[in-house]
This record gives sequence, C-alpha cells and structure tokens, in this order.
Amino acid sequence: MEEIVSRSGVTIRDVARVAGVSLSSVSRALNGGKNVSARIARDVAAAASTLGYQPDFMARSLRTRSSGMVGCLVPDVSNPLNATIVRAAEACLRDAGYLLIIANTANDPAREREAAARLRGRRLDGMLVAPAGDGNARIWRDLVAAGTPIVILDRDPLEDEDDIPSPAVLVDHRAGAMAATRYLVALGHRRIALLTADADMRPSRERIAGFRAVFAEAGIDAAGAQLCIQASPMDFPQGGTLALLRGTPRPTAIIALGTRILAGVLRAARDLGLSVPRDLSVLSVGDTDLAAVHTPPITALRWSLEDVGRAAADLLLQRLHGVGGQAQARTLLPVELVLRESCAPPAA
Amino acid sequence: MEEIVSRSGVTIRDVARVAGVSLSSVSRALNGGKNVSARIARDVAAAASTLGYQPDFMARSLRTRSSGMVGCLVPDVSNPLNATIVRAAEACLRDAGYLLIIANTANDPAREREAAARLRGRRLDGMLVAPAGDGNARIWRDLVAAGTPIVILDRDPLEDEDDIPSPAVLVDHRAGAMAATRYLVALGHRRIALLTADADMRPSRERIAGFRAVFAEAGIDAAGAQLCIQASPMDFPQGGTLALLRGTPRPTAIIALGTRILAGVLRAARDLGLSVPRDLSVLSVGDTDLAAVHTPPITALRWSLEDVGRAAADLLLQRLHGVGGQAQARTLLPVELVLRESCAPPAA
DNA sequence: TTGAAAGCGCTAACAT
DNA sequence: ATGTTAGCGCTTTCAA
Repeated sequence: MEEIVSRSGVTIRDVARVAGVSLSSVSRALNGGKNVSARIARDVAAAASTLGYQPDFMARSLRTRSSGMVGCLVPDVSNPLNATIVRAAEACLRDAGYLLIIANTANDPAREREAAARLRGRRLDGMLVAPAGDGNARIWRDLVAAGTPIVILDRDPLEDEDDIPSPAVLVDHRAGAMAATRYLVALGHRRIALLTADADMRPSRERIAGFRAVFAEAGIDAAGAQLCIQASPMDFPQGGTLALLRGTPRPTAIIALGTRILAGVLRAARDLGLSVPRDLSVLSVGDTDLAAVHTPPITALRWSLEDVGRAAADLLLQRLHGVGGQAQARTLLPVELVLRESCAPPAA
Repeated sequence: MEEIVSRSGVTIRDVARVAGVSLSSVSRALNGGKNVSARIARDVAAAASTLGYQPDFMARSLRTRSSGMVGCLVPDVSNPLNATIVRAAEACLRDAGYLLIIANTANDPAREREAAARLRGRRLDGMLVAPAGDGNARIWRDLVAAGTPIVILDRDPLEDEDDIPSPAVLVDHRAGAMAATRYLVALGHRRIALLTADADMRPSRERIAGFRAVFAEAGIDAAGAQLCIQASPMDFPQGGTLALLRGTPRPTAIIALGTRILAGVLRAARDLGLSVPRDLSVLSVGDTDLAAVHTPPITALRWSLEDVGRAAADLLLQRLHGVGGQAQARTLLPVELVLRESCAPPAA
C-alpha cells in the first residue's frame, strides 16, 4: 500500500485519469458509493490513495451549498466555562464531520453583528450562539429566516416569524439559585447578598429571580436580599465587596455569581480579616478549581458544562441531519448544589 | 440609505444587473477598486447595499485558492491557558480578516494526524499549532512543504527540508524555572520537588532543565532535586503529592507545573494538615485565579498568554502578507516570578 | 475603463 | 452502471 504525499493540486480529474474511469464515477465512488461497480470502486480507491488525493472542500461546498462548518459565537472563549462548552461541542461536531469556527463577541452587540455578517458569506451549516443581548435578536432572526439552523446557548431562545422558538440549551439556573438560597436561609441567614456583574442575560436574571422567590416564599423580609449588581470596572469584585462588607448591617452570607466575582469576594474577605465561614458564608455559583481547592473549600452550584456543549451540538446535528422533525427542541440541564465548608450559621 | 435584508442568494450577478454594469466591473469595484470609474463605484456600492449583497467566500476561495481561514490546533481549549492564547490570536486574526478554526488534539498524535488531514482539503491559509509530540513532525512537515505557513506555539520548532526552522513563539520557561528554583534555594531550601504531568513537551523539558541547572550551578547535592513525573491518572496531583509528602526525607518545597497540579498539591497539603508556607513552600508554574486568591496567595511564575497568542498571530500574518521576508521568525517571551506568600525558609 | 469568456474542482442531472 | 454536460459564484485574463 504505497502512498505518495500529495503536493497539493491533485484533483478528481487526475484520479479519474489514473483509474481510467470518468470524473463522475470517481465522485460517486468516493462519496455515496451508490451505483458503482466493485471494480471501479477498487480502482478509484487505489488511484486516490496512490495520488494522495484530498477532495477540495471549497469546490464541493460551492456545489452542495454546505460548508461542513459550524460557527460558534461565545462571549469569550478564555472564560473556562465557555471554553469547556466549546470543547465538548467541538468534539461532538468533529465526530460528525464538522469543523468548528469560533468567534468571540465579548458580549458586545456590535461585535456580534460584525461576526454574524462575516459568517454569513461562509455558508456555515449552522450556529451555536450565546447572544449578547436582546437588542440583537434581529440579526439572529435574519439568519434563522435565511434557513441557518441555530442553537442558543443558555440565553433566551429566539422566536421566528411563526413564534416557534429556536432550539436552545438552557441551564436551570433558577432552580439552582433557589436551592442555594434555601440552603443559606435554612442555616439561619437573613441578610444575604448576591453579587453579579450583570443582571440582563438569562442566567443572571434567572438566578436573581430564584433568589428573590425564596425570600418571598419563606416570608422573610425581602430587604434582607441585597442585590449588588455592578457592570465590571476591573476591580469590581474586590472593591464592590469591600464596600458591601463595610456597610451596616453587614450581610452574613454572599452568593458570588461567577469565578471572577468569587475571587474578588475571597480577596476582600481576606483584606478585611473576615474568616470564612465564621464571619461570612460564601457560596459560589459555578464550580471551578478555585472553589474546590480554596481553604476552606467553597460550597458551589455546579452544572455540567460538557453537557451544555454536547447537548447543543446534538440539537444542532439533529437539525442538520433533518432527523426527528421538531422534536426535542429544548434541553434543560439541572444544577447541583455541592456542599463544602464555606457556609455556616451566621454568628449570633 | 435604505437596506433590504438579503434572503441569501444575492449574487454578484444581481448586483451587476441592478447597477447596470458588467459582472467584472462589480468584482473590480467591490475588491481592489482599481480601474473603476467613480460612477460605477458609486452605482455598484449602492446596488450592493440595496440588495444586501454578501460575497460568497466559497466561490471566491475556489478561484483565489485562499480561504481566509486559519487553523488552530491546541491540546485542549478548555484549559484556561490555551483558551487565553486562542482568544488573543483570534482577535488579531479577526482584525486582519481571517477566521479561526479550532481543533482540539488532546495531545494525542492520532487526533492530530486526523485533524491535519481534515484541514488539508480546506485550503487553510495558515496554521497555529502546538504539536503533540515529535513523532508527528512529519505531518507538519508535509503541510509546510505543501506551502502552508505554520507557526508553532511553545513547542520545538519544526525544520523543513532545508533545515530552516518554522516560525515559532516560545516562552522562556527555562529562565523562569531557574528564577523560581534560585528563589527557593536562596530561602534555604535544599530538598525541592518538581511535580509535572509530562516531561516530553518543550515547556516541561525546559523547566526541568532549568531546575536542574540551578542545582548544578549552586553546587547543591542534586539528590535534593526530586522530580516527580507522572502521566496523569485523574487523581495524580493529589495522590502523587500525598505519596511524596509522606516520604522521608520530605521535600520542603514543591514546584507545581500547572493549575491542575497546583490544585492537587494544595489539596494534599490540606489533607495532611501541612501549613503553607510554614511546613511546606509551594510555588506554582502558571498564574491563575487559584494561585492569586488562595489563602495564602501562591507565589507563581507568570508569562503573558495574550502575548503568546498575539505574537503567534503576528508571525503568521507577517508570512501570509508576505512581508519582512524571513525576518523575525522567532519570538521568545519572558517569564516573571510573582512573589506572594506561599514560600518561606524551611523549618529548621 | 469596461465587458466577454474562461475556468477554479466539484456534484448532480441527464443521457447512454 | 457509466460517461457527458452543465453549472455553483466568483476572479481574472484578454479584447475591445
């Protein structure tokens, strides 16, 4: 089985010539394999491998109007959470023969528009997207209308002209936040602060809603539920927490939305000489090394990022392969509360 | 300036018809703009925007033999270090009009081969790659030989047939490791363990070399330099460290190569009731939230991942745009020692 | 300066 | 079952 390295530029024509058959026979043999005699199949395979033939996807795409590529728009791949999602999605899509194209949007609608425009001419077969905001829904709706299958990642599902929501992978942040808040309330906390960098995206919104719902259902004075929302000047987590913890009355527990925030909270607590959990209970939304390894280890809300990526890829593949009709257009992933040592009853 | 949303399928032909000019004039007007009268330029622009024309990159690529895409092969995007590099590179390349395609190789040569094969037919204009090992050099050399510009990320540079090494972005891990080791030695440590999950890739190799070099140059008994290399069963960091710390004599300081390892070390120290830095000094190679926020904060070796990504993208763009000849084919990035509170003189 | 025409490499009718 | 032909949408000679 000899193999000559292709110096690029071996076309289907060359294969046809070497195999002594027609162009289309080669195409058929190499693709479907339908309506191809054994002899031709064999000769073509031999010729192709001898020449080191590699089909040209550009040309193929031009004909078939499908690129074998899927776009992925995320706020920021360097965020470990997103990165994990992307990796899982990439693995699924790769196995199905697709290439993943990533574009960072920095949660910036302008960037997102730009990316959408740039991807439009590329004939992407589908998109995984975490939209930056609602103002931008139009650009996605356009893509949807143009027939590009889209799967939304943990954001509000878009609705098309017929009010059919696009497929989406959602995480049950509300239930998670409720579990976390209930846990703190059960420990005796009545002044709980929730720190977040945004309140607009679906995940934060849902968490905040869950947080409030627990206060309401428990009949606790809602004034105890402090919301600290602060679009991020770089030092927000630490600075914001310092301010919060210096206030009176001080919250006895803090729910930190995200690794960044958690880091700030822990730093601030240390700066103030507050001991966790004796002086302050800390609960992280999102489980990372930082939470798991910190001293003391931080109780955290966790959900499977791999599952998010996988589910998104599956939903998309389902639509790409046209299976299952409209079934299972939505996936809701559970959130789990990982009990560790950062929460305790408030000091009397 | 009215704008009608394209329902996809607006070709250059349509623009030509609407603008009342020929196909080629549109192409010229839209691209170079050379040899185009002002009138035509205006009419074409108007028509294009009215129709919401988007050039078809597939078709264009077929003609020009360049896809406007760059591949990026990394072991694992979900590793925050890689992810940061990827993000920085993506930003640079995007600004230059390129799309980034990522492929995870899991440091697995087989995967890498597969990815290389899959990307070959796509006419990628270039590649950023962190090769998984040396056995695979051939597949890259083939690509290089076929004319695809490649930039190596923090791995041994490949050499082509004429022994010209490929462009590469290297981090000065050896100097970093030396600085770290010297620091510990200066504190009085004589039994220092270096924990790593691999010893083959360039970064680890260089660090180990630096580590040993310091022992040699200081004339310290090399037996004090304990190397703990362990390809990762999932619990290696913790388990391996436990074993190490139970041994006699126990190392008084540990250098942890990577976040994963650091997490394991910290966990193990906690399990054993060892206080950092009183009973054990810990130094992290690679600076992350975990190191910065831990109690106590961990002294760490840091280098700019953004710079790695940016430098790689720049090197590649330089070659893509054919500027600068062969100049500046190599970038060596510095490593910095961030002093924090996890290292102290060993207990007497 | 502009237009006509020839492909890029491939797939998919359509004949045979 | 196999071959012939006509494009996919674009850029690029080559004439005019």
